[in-house]
Amino acid sequence: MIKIAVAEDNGFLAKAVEEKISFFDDLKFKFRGANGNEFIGKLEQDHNVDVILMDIQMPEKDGIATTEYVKNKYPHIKILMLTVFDDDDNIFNAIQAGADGYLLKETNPPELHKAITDVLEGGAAMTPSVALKTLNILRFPEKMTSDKVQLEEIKLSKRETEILEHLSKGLNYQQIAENLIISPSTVRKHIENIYKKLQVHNKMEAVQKAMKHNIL
Amino acid sequence: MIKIAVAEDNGFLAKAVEEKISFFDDLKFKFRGANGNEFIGKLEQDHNVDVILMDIQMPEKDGIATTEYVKNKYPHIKILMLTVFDDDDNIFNAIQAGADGYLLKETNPPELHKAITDVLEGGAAMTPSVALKTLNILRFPEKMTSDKVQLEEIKLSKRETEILEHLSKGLNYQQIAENLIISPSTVRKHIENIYKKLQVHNKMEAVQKAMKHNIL
DNA sequence: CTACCTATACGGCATTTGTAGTATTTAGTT
DNA sequence: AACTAAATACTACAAATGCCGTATAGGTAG
Repeated sequence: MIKIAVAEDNGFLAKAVEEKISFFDDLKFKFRGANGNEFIGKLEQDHNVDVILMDIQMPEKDGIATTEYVKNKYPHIKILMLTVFDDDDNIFNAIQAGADGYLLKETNPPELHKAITDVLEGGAAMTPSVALKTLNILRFPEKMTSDKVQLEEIKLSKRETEILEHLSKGLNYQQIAENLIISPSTVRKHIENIYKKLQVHNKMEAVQKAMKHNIL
Repeated sequence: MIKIAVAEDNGFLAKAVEEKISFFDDLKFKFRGANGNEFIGKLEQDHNVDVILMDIQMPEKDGIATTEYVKNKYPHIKILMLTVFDDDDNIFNAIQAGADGYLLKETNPPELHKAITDVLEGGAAMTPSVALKTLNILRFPEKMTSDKVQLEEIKLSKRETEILEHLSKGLNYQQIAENLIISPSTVRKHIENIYKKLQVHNKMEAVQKAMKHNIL
């Protein structure tokens, strides 16, 4: 029987999580704290817990700080972040604090269950989109410290983004067309549209602006 | 129908992977290369592939180098490392090379299938044990023993570096010439020389390579 | 002194790129 | 059913680019 505690300020979401847990009879919900301090208080009373599902945004003491505290005092307890915030900073901080996994709230019951067993077996659990961000943090550590200023959003379609990525590699229209199995004419038209959206007039400017806006 | 290619030197393991693929009727096995170079050869012939399952240890050209090459030429193709080696260095290098996921060979068919659909949806896929190592690399970057492959030094003259920087901003020959108060012909000749030194054939590749070598 | 590198500069030519206009088909939304 | 966004594809032309050869002048490392 796997014992689970929940740290989550929103009552509705907490209930939803408890329900997900109750779907499985090898999982047992123990208690919930509505903020970091309350949660820690309850945990000190009863620390016979295997896994903690932790929200990030909470009053009093947030999920990151709470994770840090709990991991220090009860290092054997596994902590899964369960949150709606999947930006680089939160992911990075949660990992630094010692989280064993990072799931989005939309995670369905079977996936939640698998994540719980995975961490108990000594692994880590991440939803694919978070895994991707993790890899990107690893790939470009220098990008971490700086920008948060959100520039006016530029919307490129999926195809346009794909073509822009090819452009950034130095491929020409012909090669891009071959890769995507479309005609060079189409590639050119896409690029024309990309230029209009980004308000640029050549490849290099397009790639520069795209990187600045985190499209690439 | 998801088209899949396999890079794997061991015949038995390759067959095993093909069998796993054949379990699902939305997956289609296209071809296999027994080493990096052979694989690339086949891929050049038929690059209508969605996902590549890549072994790391291969003769001729290993999976890391092959991943790097393929990601540069066909950035839209997703690459999943599928290997028995899960040490920090291999994982780190595979990520740097651009891999979209990292699975152990013992991965069962349903998990392999999920990983494939995950990466096609733009996420990343990792088996829990690898995810853990990834988190640890992030947590303790200083512990990374990986002596980064020392790139052969490329020497550009002061003027050439200057021009390359202008190029990277998206300026054309005429504008660069005006900025530096020299003739466009000279700018073109400099760029020609830069291309030869960097062994590239257009602006974008030059800027890419220069950034990789910390010249920019 | 000489060989070599760097910076300067031109002409020529084939290819690629940037822009504009037009048009069809498909997928989603209202 | 009608509308819309996205992806597809073509033609045409001017401009920019990549690549070749050639040439001169200044600096420097043998």
